[in-house]
Amino acid sequence: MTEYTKLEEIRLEKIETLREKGIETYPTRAKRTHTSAEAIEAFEMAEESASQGEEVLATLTGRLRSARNLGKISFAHIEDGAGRVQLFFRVNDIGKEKLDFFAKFFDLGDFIQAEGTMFRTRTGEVTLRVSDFKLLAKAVTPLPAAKDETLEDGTVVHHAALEDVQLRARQRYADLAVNLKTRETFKKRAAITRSLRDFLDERDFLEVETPILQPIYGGAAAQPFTTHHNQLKQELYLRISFELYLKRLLVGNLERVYEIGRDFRNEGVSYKHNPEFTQLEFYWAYADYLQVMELTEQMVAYAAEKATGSTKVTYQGQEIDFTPPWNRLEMRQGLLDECGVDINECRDASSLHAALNEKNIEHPADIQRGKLIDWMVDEFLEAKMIQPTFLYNYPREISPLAKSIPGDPQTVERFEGFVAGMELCNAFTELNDPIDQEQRFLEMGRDYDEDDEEQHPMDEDYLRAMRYGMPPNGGFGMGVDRLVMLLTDKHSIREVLLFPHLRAEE
RNA sequence: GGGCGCGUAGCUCAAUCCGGCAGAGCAGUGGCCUUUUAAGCCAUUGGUUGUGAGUUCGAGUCUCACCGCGCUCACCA
Repeated sequence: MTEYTKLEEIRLEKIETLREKGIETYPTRAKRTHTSAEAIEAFEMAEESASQGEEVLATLTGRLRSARNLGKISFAHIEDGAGRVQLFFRVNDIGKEKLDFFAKFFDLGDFIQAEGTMFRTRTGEVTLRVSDFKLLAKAVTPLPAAKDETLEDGTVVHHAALEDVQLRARQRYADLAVNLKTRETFKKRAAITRSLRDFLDERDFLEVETPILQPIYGGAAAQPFTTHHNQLKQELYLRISFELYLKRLLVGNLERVYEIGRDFRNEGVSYKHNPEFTQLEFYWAYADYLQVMELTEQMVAYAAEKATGSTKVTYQGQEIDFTPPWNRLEMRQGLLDECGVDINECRDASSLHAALNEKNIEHPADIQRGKLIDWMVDEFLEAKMIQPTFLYNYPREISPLAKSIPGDPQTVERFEGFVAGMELCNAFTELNDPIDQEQRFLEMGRDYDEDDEEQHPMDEDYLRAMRYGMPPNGGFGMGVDRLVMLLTDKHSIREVLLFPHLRAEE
């Protein structure tokens, strides 16, 4: 049984009293003629027009956010999807009984429908002079923040607003109801994903949906979630990437495909990692990673423009300029500049370990060359890439699905995009040679056997698809949540997820 | 998983350093108030101080364990 607080019990008693009076506390239907913004605009238009003084009749609906009962009159603010508007109740207009009904039985957080005529108060605020009103839905639990102050310049200051990060995430409904900024964040998020779709649709990319439940996971080096199909008695994995399915579509002559959807990785949770996250991947036949690079900077700049109105944004106090072209940094050159080690001169793990030792650089021992280079990027380069930067040309060992640079079999045509010291996206010229791909799977299986629990499973069906012939192509993946973080100036991924993963309560 | 920090009324926070009656504002309740807007004024309700144990005459405060959250490191294509 639900245990109620005293504040809730008082409201439940009000509900009981209203029902005894025959007043419906959750009526089925509502009516409105204007949103708050439309009503205010209509009144201002009427004020300015030649037919000045013409009455603007309106029926408004919304949530009660403040109430000031002054005896024989009351003022209140309601909030709807378009903003706020003030209501004015006067005993002369509605009589004592109705005024008392409002003052006694309406609480902050309740939904109300009110009709009347728009006017301007002595202090100049456009307000609805209420002639009749009714309860639309009673709130039992008080909203966590009750009062806001609107300053002269129009900014709204929240007093005693809901700020507790945990509570805001667990009870996102309350956070959204009370914090305008939270609603704005998620509207921006929608604008960002819409802009990404628009950008790709305009360029003839086809949006597709591929399986989330997969018999074999792949396309990334990550631990999967496992699940089970009861009737088929089949072990299944939640996908860790879309890559292998999307590339099957290139075999099927779909030349440009993309998917925006959820990936699941059974790994650590942090300010930039959630167990499920939104990924954008696209594959582009007859393109290579350099073309993908250009498309990427245009696409992200487009999203920034659509979401924030500019390609320059402020992130955690520093200005980030997404305007193309972005910085380009070759991995070998970047590492050579930062730590004096030339990875091209160190073609195996032991020579690279030796070179690092020679420079007195402490580094993890006993790991293979590719992983060591990855470590060097983390150590020397990642945090320095604040402005959007493409780091390109990666070691083959950590890129089993990317194609080598002609004439340099140990290096692949791959880049990652970094912004604010955070990895945003990952792309490469895709490997389309089925013989080479099979070899890579075998190599990965061996490598991971040796020093990792992350097996890279062989996907026989994917190889069968590739054997039918796959056009040369460039592929791309981006963490959409991270892009949203950058464009909404949020330090934590939890702030851009409506319902981030949290431990179970109690 | 490691380190550091936080958890007090529905919400925001005091009291913790140096143990001594657990407080304020808002919200709520009762009253006054016909242009307010964080309305105001008078009165008033509301607490297992995250949970459990310990030290002590006495614990919100000190100690330990646990739970949750945050930051950070590790992990993470």
